[in-house]
Amino acid sequence: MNEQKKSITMKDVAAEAGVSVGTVSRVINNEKGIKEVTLKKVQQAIEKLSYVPDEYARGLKTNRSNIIALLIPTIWHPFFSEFAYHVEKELLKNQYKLLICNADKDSKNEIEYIKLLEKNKVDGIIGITYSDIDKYVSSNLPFVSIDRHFSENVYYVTSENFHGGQLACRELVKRDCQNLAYISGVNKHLNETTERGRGFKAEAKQKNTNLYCLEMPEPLNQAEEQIRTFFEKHPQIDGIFTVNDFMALRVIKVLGEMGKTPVEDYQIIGFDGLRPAFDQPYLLSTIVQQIAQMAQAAVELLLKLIREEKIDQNVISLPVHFFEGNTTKKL
Amino acid sequence: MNEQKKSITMKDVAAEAGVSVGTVSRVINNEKGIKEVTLKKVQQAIEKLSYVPDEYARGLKTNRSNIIALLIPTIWHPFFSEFAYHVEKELLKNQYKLLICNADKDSKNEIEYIKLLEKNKVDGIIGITYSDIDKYVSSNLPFVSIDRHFSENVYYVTSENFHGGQLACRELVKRDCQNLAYISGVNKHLNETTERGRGFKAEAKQKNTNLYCLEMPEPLNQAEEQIRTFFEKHPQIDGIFTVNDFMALRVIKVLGEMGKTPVEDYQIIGFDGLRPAFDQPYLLSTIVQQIAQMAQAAVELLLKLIREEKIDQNVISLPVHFFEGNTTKKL
DNA sequence: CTGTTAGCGCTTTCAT
DNA sequence: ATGAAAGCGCTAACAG
Repeated sequence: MNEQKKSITMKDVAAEAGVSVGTVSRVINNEKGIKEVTLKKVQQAIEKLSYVPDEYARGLKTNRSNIIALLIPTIWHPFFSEFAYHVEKELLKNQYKLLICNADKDSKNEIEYIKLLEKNKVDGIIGITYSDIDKYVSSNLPFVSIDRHFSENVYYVTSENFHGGQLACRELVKRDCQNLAYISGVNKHLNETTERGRGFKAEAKQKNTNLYCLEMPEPLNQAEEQIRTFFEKHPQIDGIFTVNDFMALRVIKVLGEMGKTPVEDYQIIGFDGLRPAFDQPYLLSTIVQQIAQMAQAAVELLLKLIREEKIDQNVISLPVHFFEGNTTKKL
Repeated sequence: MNEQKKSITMKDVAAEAGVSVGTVSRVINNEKGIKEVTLKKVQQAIEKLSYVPDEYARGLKTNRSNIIALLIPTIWHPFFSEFAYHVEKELLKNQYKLLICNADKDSKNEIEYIKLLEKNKVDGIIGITYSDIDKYVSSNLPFVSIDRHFSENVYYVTSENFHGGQLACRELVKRDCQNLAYISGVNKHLNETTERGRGFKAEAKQKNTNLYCLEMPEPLNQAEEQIRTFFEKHPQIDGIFTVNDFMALRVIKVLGEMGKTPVEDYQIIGFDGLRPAFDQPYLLSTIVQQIAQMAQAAVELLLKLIREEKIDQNVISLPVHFFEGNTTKKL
C-alpha cells in the first residue's frame, strides 16, 4: 500500500556522481568555482535520482524557511485577497512562499498567531492589523505593517490617504456638489484610514462647502438605521464620500430604500478601488489604492529587512487616484 | 543593532530543569508516564526561558511540517477566498498552517508548484484546478481535489451540481418562466461545473419548456458581444440560468444596456452563492454552494489521508440550495 | 577546486 | 520514569 520510497539524500547523489557531499551541497546552492565536469556529473546524478534537498535539514542549519506570513483580518475580503494575490506573486519571484493567517478581528488571535509564527520560524511577517499588537511586533522577526503605524521604528506601507480624501472632495465639488457628507466607521485604534476623512474635511473647509459627518463607532450596529436617520436629518446632501467602498454600497442601498438614485439624486465616492475578482470592474466611483504596488513595496521592504540590507525609507506612501464609475456624473 | 539573541534549545531547558533532553522532549510531545513533579519542573523551565521547539529539527526527524498547501487558480476571487478562509480556520483547529499557491490559469504553473511543494514537504495539498495535472497529483503527497475528478482513485469534494441545475430550472418555472436560457463558458477540460448545465437541461426537458443555450468556449473573448447577439436572436427568453454568479452579472449588464431590467423583464439565477466578503449579502438570486462545509470536508478528508486513517468514501458531494435574491420574483 | 567532518536541535531507541 | 546516545540530511569551516 504505502510506497515507503526511501528518500534520496545527498549521500546517494554524492555516491552516484562519485564526489563528496560537500560538492553536492555546493552545486545545490549554486556556489561558483566548481569545475565544469564535476558540475555536470552532479547535475546528472541529481537528475537521475530525482533528488530534492530536504528543506528541514537545510532550515535546521541555516535557520531560514523561505516562508513569509501574511497576517490579515480575513482573506475573505476583496481588499485582502487582492493584496494577498500580489504578495504571493511577488514572493514567488523570490523563491518565497506565503502562509495565510486570518486573525479574524480578534486581537488575541493575532497574538497567538505571532507566537506561532515565531515558533515556526517564518522568515518574516507582513501584517495588516487594526488592533493593539505593538508589543508583539517588536519581536525580532522582520515585520512590515500595512496601513498602520506602530511604534516609531516600524516599517510600513500605506496609501496617500489624506490626499485621497482631498481628491474625493475636489471631484464632488467639480461635479457641482455643495452639501457634502463624510460617512465612516471609527475603529478605537487609530489607523491610516482616519486620514481619508481628515483630508476630505480639510478640503471641504478650504472649498467652503457645507459638510455633514456621520462617524459611527465600530463594531457597527444598526448602521443602516443610523445612515437613514442621518439622511432624513440632512436631505440636502448631494455629495457623499465614504471611508471605503463597502460603506458606500451600504449608503447607496439605504438611499435606494429612501427612493434616491445615484447621480440623479446624489453623487457618491468610495475608497479602496475594490474589485470582486481580477477580471471584474470597480464597484463604483472611488479613490483607487494601488494594491499591487503596495504589495510589491511591502515584499521588497520585507526582503530587505530579512537580508539585512540598507533601507533608506521606513515608510512608503503610495499615490491614489480617482476612478469615475457610475455613481458620479460623467465629466 | 542585531539582537543576536542566541536561541534557547532543549538543552537549556533540560539544564534549567535538571533533567535530560529526552525528558524535555517527552514533555513537549505530551507523552504520558512522566512523574508529576518532573513534569512541573520542565514546564516551569520552559515557561521561564520561554522556550519554543525548533520546527526544523523536529521536521528533520519526523518528516512532518504541519503545513498544507491550497492550490487554486487565484486567491483573488470571492469563491476561492471564501474557501481559503474556511480551510484556514479548519486547519488552525488542527494545528496546521496554510500555504497559498496561486496557479493563475497556467497549468505549467500548477505543475511547478506541485514540484515545489513536494520538495518543501508540505504534508498535503488541497487543489482546485481546472487543467490537466492528473499525472502529477498521483505523487505520493496526500491530495484532495475540489470540483474536479481526476484519475479514479483520487479523493475529492464537490457540490451537487446536477441537482443545482435542476433546482434553478424548477425555481424559474415556478416563477412562470417559459422560455429558458442556459449561459456558460466551457473549459476544454471537463469539470464538475458542466453538471450544472446538464441538470438544468434535463429538468427543462422534463418540464417541457423552451430552452436556448449559449455555451462559449474559454477563454472567453467578446463574451458581451456574444451575449447580446444571443438575446437579440431570442428576445422571448424570460428565465436565465448561468453557470456561475459572475456570468449572471455579465448577462444582467448586457441586458441592462439593451434596456431590460431583471424581474421586470426577465428573471435570472446564478450559481455559487458568492459574497464579496463575509459580511456582505449574495449578489443575486443564486444556487448556493455550502463553501464552508466543502472546506471542512476537504480538510477532514486530507487529514485522514495524512494520518492514514480509514476513509469510507473518497467522493463527498454536498447539497446546494436556492437563495431568492433580487433577480427573481418574490414568491 | 574538492573532500572531511562537526554539529544544527530534535526524536527515539536502548538501557537502567 | 528517566538518562544516554545515535543519528535525521544538510551546511560551512577547514584542510589539502
